[in-house]
Amino acid sequence: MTHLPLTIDVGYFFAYNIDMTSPETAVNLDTTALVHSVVNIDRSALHAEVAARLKEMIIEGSLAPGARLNERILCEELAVSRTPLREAFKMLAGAGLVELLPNRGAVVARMDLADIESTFAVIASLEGLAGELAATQITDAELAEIRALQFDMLASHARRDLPGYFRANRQIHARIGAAARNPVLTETCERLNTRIHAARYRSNLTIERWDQAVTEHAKMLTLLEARDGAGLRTLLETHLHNKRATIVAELQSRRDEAA
Amino acid sequence: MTHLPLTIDVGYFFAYNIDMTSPETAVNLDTTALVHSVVNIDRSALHAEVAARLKEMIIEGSLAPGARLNERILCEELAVSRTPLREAFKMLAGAGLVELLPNRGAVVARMDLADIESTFAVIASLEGLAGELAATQITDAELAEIRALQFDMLASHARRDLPGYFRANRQIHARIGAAARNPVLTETCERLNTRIHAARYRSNLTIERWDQAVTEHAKMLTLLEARDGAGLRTLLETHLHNKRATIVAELQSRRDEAA
DNA sequence: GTAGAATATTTTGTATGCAATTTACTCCGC
DNA sequence: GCGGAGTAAATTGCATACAAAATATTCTAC
Repeated sequence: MTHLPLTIDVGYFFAYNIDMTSPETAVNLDTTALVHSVVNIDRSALHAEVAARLKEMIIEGSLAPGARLNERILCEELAVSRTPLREAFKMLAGAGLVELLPNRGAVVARMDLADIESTFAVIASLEGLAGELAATQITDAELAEIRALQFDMLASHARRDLPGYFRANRQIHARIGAAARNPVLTETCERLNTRIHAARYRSNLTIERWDQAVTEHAKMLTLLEARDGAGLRTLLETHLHNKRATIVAELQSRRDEAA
Repeated sequence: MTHLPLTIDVGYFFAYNIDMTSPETAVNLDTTALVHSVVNIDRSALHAEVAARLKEMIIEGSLAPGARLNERILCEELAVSRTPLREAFKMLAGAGLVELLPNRGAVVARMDLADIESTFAVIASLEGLAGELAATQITDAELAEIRALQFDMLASHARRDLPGYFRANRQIHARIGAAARNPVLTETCERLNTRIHAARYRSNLTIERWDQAVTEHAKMLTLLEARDGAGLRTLLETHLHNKRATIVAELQSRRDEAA
């Protein structure tokens, strides 16, 4: 029987965790009373935990796009009853990760090529905006941190360490987003990026594209240091445009292979 | 692409239920029969209908920001049991209209001044993008329809008919959005605009601002006709920026009044 | 053997019941 | 009168029960 993980990473979508400032919650997270605290935590936020777990499964890929979410099976796997599971479905539907079919349950949301392109167009615009805002507001400390992450990224690139590269890459974009000081912007970007990831479309980098991306990141840093908002916006839009092109090409070649 | 069934037309049932002004109607509305008719009408989507109705109540204002959503009371008002009601809460939480407090139920989401500003910054960017895309893709037929709506708007403006003006205004923006041919963009804009409306921040137009807005709309049409994407983008960003300034000023004056 | 109807099973949707938590209230002390 | 402990009520959260719909299966006719 599978048990839910202890960590409450409800995610950034739901306001649920915003108010989790109460001391009781913190106390319950003490690892000494492991087994007991699972029950205690679960009782007040099972639906949120289930939602977080399902989201994880969707992004990680164990629930593929289009897969039906059978209530009985998932109840058994997650060891919860149908009520919190169904509530979790609704939460994820609101986040766009799950599609609700009347009288036919829930399926993992699917995206076709057009959806991917649409999504990337929006992300590009929003990340461009984030860059523009960040350039005028970023502190020296934040800039220094991004500079450090840039070196991490260069190191991963030199070692051909793709996971490490993606990690640094993601962090750099997150830091730029944070420097934009616009939580709605951050939330919207994350929402859309999550959907892209859930759709399991990742850029399968060629060496050339990888090199190009690293060069683009170097330019980003230069523009940030120069506080050149307009320039950074353009660069980020181009950067995302290129990323989109990479993924679309990958998808089309995959489709051609299948045919 | 995933679509939330949140925009489902609630139909006659709820309206019927809400204004039971006449005694005969009240007699006919015996509870069991009511529940039964609900079941017969649409048993498969009660949670979606409840969500739609709640969304309506939130936007319309009968559920104010910060208001607690008491399950028992809402169950009685909507004549449903707690299960679909609670599922509706979760859907609205995913859409950002409702905040879930662990063990303390749900409240209508609140936005402070900073949230409003953040949201408008994102909307401005997205509407700018929509304009840019629309300018290059709009058909003559779509353009003609927008031209007609522009005249509707001018008529409402001349008559000082504010609701009519807002209606035409909203339609014009929607048409531009549609011409952008990007469903994710449309959905994201709608989501954010809904949140603004739910927060009950509407621009309380001065005559000057109203005149200015109408002028801006005239320019929009010109730029659309000229297929000037970059120009339309800039104009729309300015347009939204002005709208934001109007609302923020309104809010601050309201706050000063209160103090 | 196949198409289609009839039936059985599974699955979803909603209502209800019970436990845990939160909130309201009472009563006591000062 | 006011604040706080203790208790009662209300409210939330989850599990279960039952009804309707969808799906799978069997059976019949050809």
